[in-house]
Amino acid sequence: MVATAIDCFAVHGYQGTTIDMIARAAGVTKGALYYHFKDKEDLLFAAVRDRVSDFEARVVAAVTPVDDPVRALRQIGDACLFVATRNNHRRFLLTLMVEAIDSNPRLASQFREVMQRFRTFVAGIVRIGQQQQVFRFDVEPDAAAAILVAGIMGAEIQHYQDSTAVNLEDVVRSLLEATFAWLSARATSQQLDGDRAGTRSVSAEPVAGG
Amino acid sequence: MVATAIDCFAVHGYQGTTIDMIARAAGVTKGALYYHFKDKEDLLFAAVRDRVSDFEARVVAAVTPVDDPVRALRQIGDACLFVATRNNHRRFLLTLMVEAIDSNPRLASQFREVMQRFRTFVAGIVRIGQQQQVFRFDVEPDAAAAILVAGIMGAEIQHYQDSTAVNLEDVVRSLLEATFAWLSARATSQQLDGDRAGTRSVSAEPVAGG
Amino acid sequence: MVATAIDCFAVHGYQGTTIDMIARAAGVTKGALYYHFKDKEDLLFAAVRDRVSDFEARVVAAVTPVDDPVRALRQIGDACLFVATRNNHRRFLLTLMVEAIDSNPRLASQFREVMQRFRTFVAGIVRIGQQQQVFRFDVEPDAAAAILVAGIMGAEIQHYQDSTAVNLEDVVRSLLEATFAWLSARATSQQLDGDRAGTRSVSAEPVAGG
Amino acid sequence: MVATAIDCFAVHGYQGTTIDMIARAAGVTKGALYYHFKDKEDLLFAAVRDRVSDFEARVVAAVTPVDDPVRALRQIGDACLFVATRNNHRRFLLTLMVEAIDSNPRLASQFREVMQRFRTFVAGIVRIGQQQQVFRFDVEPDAAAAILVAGIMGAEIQHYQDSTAVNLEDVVRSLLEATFAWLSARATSQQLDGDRAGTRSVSAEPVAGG
DNA sequence: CATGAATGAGACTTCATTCAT
DNA sequence: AATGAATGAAGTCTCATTCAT
Repeated sequence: MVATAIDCFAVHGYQGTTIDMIARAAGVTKGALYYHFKDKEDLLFAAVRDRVSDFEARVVAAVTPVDDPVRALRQIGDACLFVATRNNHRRFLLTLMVEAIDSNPRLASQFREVMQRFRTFVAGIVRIGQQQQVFRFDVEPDAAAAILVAGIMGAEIQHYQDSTAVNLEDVVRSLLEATFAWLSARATSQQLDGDRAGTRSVSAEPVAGG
Repeated sequence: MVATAIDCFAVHGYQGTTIDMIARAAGVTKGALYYHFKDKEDLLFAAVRDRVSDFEARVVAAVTPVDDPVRALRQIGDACLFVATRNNHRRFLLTLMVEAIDSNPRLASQFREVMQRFRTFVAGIVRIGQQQQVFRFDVEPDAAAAILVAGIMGAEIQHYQDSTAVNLEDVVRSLLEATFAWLSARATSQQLDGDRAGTRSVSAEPVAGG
Repeated sequence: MVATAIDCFAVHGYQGTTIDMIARAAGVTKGALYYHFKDKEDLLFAAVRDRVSDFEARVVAAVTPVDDPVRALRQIGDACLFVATRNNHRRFLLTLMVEAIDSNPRLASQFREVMQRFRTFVAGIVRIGQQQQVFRFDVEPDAAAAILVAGIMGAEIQHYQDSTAVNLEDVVRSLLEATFAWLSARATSQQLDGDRAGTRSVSAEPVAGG
Repeated sequence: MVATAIDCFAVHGYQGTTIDMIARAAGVTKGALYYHFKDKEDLLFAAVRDRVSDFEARVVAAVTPVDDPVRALRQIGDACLFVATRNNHRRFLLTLMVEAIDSNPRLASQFREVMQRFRTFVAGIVRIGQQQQVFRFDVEPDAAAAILVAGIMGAEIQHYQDSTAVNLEDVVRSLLEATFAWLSARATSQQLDGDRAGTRSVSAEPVAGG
């Protein structure tokens, strides 16, 4: 029943999904749904809870232990790939996340925390890489995590939108390559450009000069 | 009237916005709306048309001429930043893009084309960089474009969701740095890892070894 | 179980009470209720039967034997007071009585008989008082009973509605005083005013002249 | 539309009346009702407002000026009679009053005030009678008002319940007679019995002895 | 051009009732 | 004797849309 709801919400969004739709797809009556869930929103929260914990468990399971940060980040990418292509459940989260921003404060807050946790988790791996001297020190782990998480998110959405034009696997791989390239660029001979907000990242000027 | 509609759609989505809402916010009656637009969908398409052409015009204007690809990509980032933070109009596009995927084939098709055009445009700049020998050759321009566009998109969504935790400007800058780092890494001494889907991107092994 | 039903019906009325409500309040499941009662109406009738016989038994018990009609009427007042303030059971009857008038013919008929019996019973006591020459003869016992019963009923409702503003005990006492005053007014020197409907009641002109 | 609602509510109560019922009876669609009233409760409040002010206006109009208190009280009785028998509008108030007690605090509060005003108004007339020395002084005006209002209320309900057995006109007349008898009883030679709650009313012992 | 009233399909939700266990 | 799950009819309310003025 929750699984059916997830599928419906993933495709049609919360407002676009009717209770009738879910009931029919699940092969039960509306009354049965209301026996188990207080209302439509209750069902939504149950679905979100279910998918969020599944996603987080899967990501955490993919990288244990973090002895090799590079491999760990690749494994996170694989986990996202798996979740995103296996079924509609990752799309469910993204769709609802966008829809909830202003229409459901409580849900929006939950999603904020999910993203926060994900970013923090990725940043932690980057930090380990720095401690192992695999990654350079003058890039904020948070900044690296931000571009990875943002890239994956944006790639997924484009993939759902146009799966023939956007190969999710390719984009995630490229994203990792770029991030690794950034994190491994030799810190010597680089001049800082005026970065303001907490990033110690170096400018790309050497690129043009390289 | 279209402007008001854009604001409403941006915040509440298409299904979450009622004709009443738009009419009231615009200070007119529902009848007036129906005098100018056939139906709700017609209003939506007018709004989308308006915002898409504004966005594309702004991006194109930002980079003319493309004599310096690095600067051009930075300028695209700035244009996106400007559009994303100036008002709700970019969020409008992203919100509707997600919502339309399965609920409005015609609109979804328009959005696919918009994204396609954007990716192609960015890829074109990368290609120019390669021709100028500013960027290495063994990275597909499409792949570089993909991670830039995906990263910007994902960063925007997270920014709309949690503007205190995600500084859009920082993420876009980091994203550009990473992409430049990737595009400028020396192509020598790199071994390809098993890339399948049209990417000539190099592996990150040198990273681990760096 | 019936007791719980009475409490619920008394406060929320028949339509306002749900089977769930009763079941939860009684600490049983809905299935258990349906094992003992055919349907909601069956439960209602059981509750009404229970309370009606309790009320009537209590009133009859209060006045036996009717050697002193004045005291008997006072005792009826006391019995009503007791029932009305002891628990919600009298309110139950009044609430349902009003609700049933047009929505449940069978129940309405039962209530009509209850009220009829009550009025007849009170009228009987008044008649005894007349036979004992304690009360004057030119007042219909039915008329005296009618005002007593009506007054008690109206006072109760106002008491349930606003227990701080309407002291039921005071109103009932006043009502008895007024009735006694009416029944004991000397029949001499009184002119009948145009009474139509079976009442031999005297005019109040002596009042104005008093 | 409000008029139709009043009729429906009067007969079936609030919960027993459906929006469909009112719409059909009024010859409009449900949508039309919802165009003019926010929800069912809004319609109810409009109906109550309408009937309460009509009732109060009618009562006040009936007694102006209060030069003769006896006649004034009779006129109030006539006004109640008129309202109660002319249409369902008085029954509407009584039915809703009972139903609202615990199910609609705001409405219940309004009804409490209506009854309070009515009692106060009647008490005022009694007080004038005392000042004119038409009524005895040792009866609280409030107590006299209480039995009149209670009696009228109770009589009405019984009348709606069983119009063949309870002649409203007769009961109201009897009620007035009894009240006048009480208010005009000579205050001499009467002994107080232990009355507690603010009533200076005399006992009826002389009755038994009369 | 614009409005206010109205419509009707369809959404969410409740609740008396049934039934296999 | 009792339960938990399920049903389906019916209720309240929303909203895109129409139309006479």
